[in-house]
Amino acid sequence: MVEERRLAVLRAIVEDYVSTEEPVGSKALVERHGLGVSPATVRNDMAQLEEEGLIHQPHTSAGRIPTDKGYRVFVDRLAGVKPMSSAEKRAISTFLEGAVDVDDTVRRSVRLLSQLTHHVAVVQYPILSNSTVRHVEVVAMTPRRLLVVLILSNGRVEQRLVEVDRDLDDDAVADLRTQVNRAVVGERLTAAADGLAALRAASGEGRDAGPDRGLEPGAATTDAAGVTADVVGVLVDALADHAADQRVVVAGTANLARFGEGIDTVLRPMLEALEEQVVLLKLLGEATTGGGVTVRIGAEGPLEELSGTSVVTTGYGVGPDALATLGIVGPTRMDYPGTMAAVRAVARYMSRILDENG
Amino acid sequence: MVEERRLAVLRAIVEDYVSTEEPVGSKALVERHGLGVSPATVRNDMAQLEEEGLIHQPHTSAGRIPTDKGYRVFVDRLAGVKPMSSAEKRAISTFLEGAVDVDDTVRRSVRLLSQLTHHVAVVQYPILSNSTVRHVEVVAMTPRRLLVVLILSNGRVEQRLVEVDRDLDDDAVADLRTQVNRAVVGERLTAAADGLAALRAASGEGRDAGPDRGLEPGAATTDAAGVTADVVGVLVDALADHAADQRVVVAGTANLARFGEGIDTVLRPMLEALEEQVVLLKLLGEATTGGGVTVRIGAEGPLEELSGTSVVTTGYGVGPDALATLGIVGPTRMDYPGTMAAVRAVARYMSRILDENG
DNA sequence: CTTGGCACTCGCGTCGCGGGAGTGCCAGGC
DNA sequence: GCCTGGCACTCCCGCGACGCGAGTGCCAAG
Repeated sequence: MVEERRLAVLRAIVEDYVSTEEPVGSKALVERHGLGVSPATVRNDMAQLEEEGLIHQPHTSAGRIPTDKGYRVFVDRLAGVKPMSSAEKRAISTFLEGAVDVDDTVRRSVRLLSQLTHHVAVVQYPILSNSTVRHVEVVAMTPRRLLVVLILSNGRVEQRLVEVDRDLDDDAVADLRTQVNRAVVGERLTAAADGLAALRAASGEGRDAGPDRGLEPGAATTDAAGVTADVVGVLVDALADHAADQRVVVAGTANLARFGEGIDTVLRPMLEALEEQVVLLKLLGEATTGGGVTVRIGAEGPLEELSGTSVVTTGYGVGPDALATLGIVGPTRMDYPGTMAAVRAVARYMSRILDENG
Repeated sequence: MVEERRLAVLRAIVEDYVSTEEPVGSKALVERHGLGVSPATVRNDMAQLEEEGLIHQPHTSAGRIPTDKGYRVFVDRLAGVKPMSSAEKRAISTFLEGAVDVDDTVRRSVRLLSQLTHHVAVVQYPILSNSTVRHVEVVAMTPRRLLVVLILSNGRVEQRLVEVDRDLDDDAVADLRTQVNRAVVGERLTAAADGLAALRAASGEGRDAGPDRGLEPGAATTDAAGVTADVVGVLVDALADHAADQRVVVAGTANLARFGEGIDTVLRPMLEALEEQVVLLKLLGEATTGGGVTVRIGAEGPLEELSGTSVVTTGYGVGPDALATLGIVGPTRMDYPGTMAAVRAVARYMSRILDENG
């Protein structure tokens, strides 16, 4: 009973603080929200909430502000996910439908997400481990420089440049192309890597692709088999890279200006962090399986150095094992229900689009 | 004689203001720089410079600050391009050498440039109109969905997805591949586009690739020729896109925090502007031919709304007509000689790398 | 357990007041 | 004619005082 009201008070504090950005006092609370009690009562509840560590006052005789723990309780127990309006849904849908390829889909999503939430949006490229190899194209740029292009069933293309230590004529290149394609076309990425390993073992006997390749004068390094081994090695790398694609795209950094905090305390380190792929990947963390939205508040997240920030993420992708992560970074003082809804919605639509086009 | 000293005073003011970020007074000037005259004399010169509109004082009894016009004179008449140390040169060289492909080169360059200058770096993708078509690969993703991959001599790869209104078997795809390759391989981009147009005219008679293609039920739309026309149309688009590649990459936005100005007056609009490709392209402006570095100060630039910013750009690329632009955006109060040197150096090394690998 | 009352605390904006940096001008010297 | 030292003046900026107002905690009564 009384416990119930205390939570209602917490919810009211969070909601008010999020919208006004100012510490909220007992009087304002009872006026704005229809709790049928007096300010004095609310003050008692507040004292209690403060003892529990859910709210805190910046200084005596100021209003209250939710603590990280307070936000945690709010998110876990008090906040539903605000459903999106059908107009919003339509807007998301049509905007994402317009994408012409995977790159475009990612770009549009990240942009959309930042605009919907007014936070910094982060989208990891979809991990597509269950896609298959369509085709491998080998093109001689110069007699000793090969461009290897890997075409996957999901429409993605990986390219690598390979230096070889022997001049190759057109026939040799064509032969190589045939061999490699025979080994990998139609296979999933992991299986393709295995097929390549076999091919390499068969052809590149005794020839390891060490860092000093091309420098040894021995006869074994100048045969076609050595070249095959080189190309295969590069392909294996490309496959591995692709299977765990770690590219991340960011948008909406301008929203950082809304943080309120000082330039040097938050904005600058934040901007710096957002330019580091590694940091971004940490930020996104593990992809959550199954529709759930992960919320990490303040120090819970991987950005301890940047207190005052929350991260809202969710997984997306086709199928259970083809999962990547997207989400937003914002101040702990954010509209959690709305933000979570937007993140989930974009993830869903994106999954759908990828499913249709993949 | 006296004119000479006045310019020396201007130079001193610019240099001091750039390093201290504070209005510079007559006394500090004579102390820091070895002009052999008294503060009073310098004051007279300052009054003169102010009449000419080259410097100005924020308020009575404050030191002087260069105006945009003052910076202009400084850049045009007083500033040499500070040569880079050989250590710096080596660092640039080795850093860029490590790039594995064009994408990587661009990414590294933009990052490097922002770190060297401590400003926001902007690099346009190299325009490669004189590169040739190596190969076109056509792969059926599903019977009605073709992935067209365009491989160019410079190592870039463009991909497009084409929906066709007829199921294609492997033979049909192979045939299409052969045709298209015969038409374009070895050609420069513009010539390739012509070759494709001819092919399209020959095969796709009476069939225009309007927005409603695929909806018309007529017989002409279901033959292989129609498909050819579709594929060719997409290829022409891709070629055109590629010839005038308008992708732009940005790095170092964290340096905006060093602007000093307020968050809402400068930082936020700046961040917003930097997320718009269109704005970025305007920012880079026309590529300057022949080694010169362009400096646009304050309102001279295309960003009138953002006063207080200067843009330093230069062209780069292989040959005279294969030119793209890179540069930096920073406060008008910047180290022009050093910045110009860095921009020029990165452009040169980048051109070299592209030349070697292209 | 709730409520009204009341004294208390403390942040914040305003105001006024030097201190100091820098200027413009002038008269004298080279 | 140009440079220089001196001098009065202007104006920004930092600092402390002050009062207001919002908000609290506590208490006694309902």
